[in-house]
Amino acid sequence: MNNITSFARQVYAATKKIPRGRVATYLTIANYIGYKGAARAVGNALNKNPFAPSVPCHRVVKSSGEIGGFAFGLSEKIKRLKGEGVEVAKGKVVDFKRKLYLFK
DNA sequence: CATATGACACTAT
DNA sequence: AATAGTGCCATAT
Repeated sequence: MNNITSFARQVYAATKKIPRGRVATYLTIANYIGYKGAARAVGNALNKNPFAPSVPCHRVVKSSGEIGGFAFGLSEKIKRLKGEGVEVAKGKVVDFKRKLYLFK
């Protein structure tokens, strides 16, 4: 029902901070919110994503630059990214390191 | 409390 | 570069 863990709440908060046209990784988000190394757990939280439209979860990718996953289908995620100016080729973000957004 | 799960990451091969 | 194995972490049951 309506139980959102503190962890998940922080994940959504951090995800909302990702600027349009930029991306962040599961690991950097985990580190930023204080759960160092919890990349996998971040993915799980986003998968549940109770705030689907309000949280730009499509801007979260793998540390390697690969797209990762998406609850509504990978093609949809890529479509959204491209729509923001983030090019994707062969399942990876183009100029990944340059598009990567580091939290401050 | 123990086991299983997954939108991950890293190292070795 | 591509694959496989191992480690990690918060949840769900």
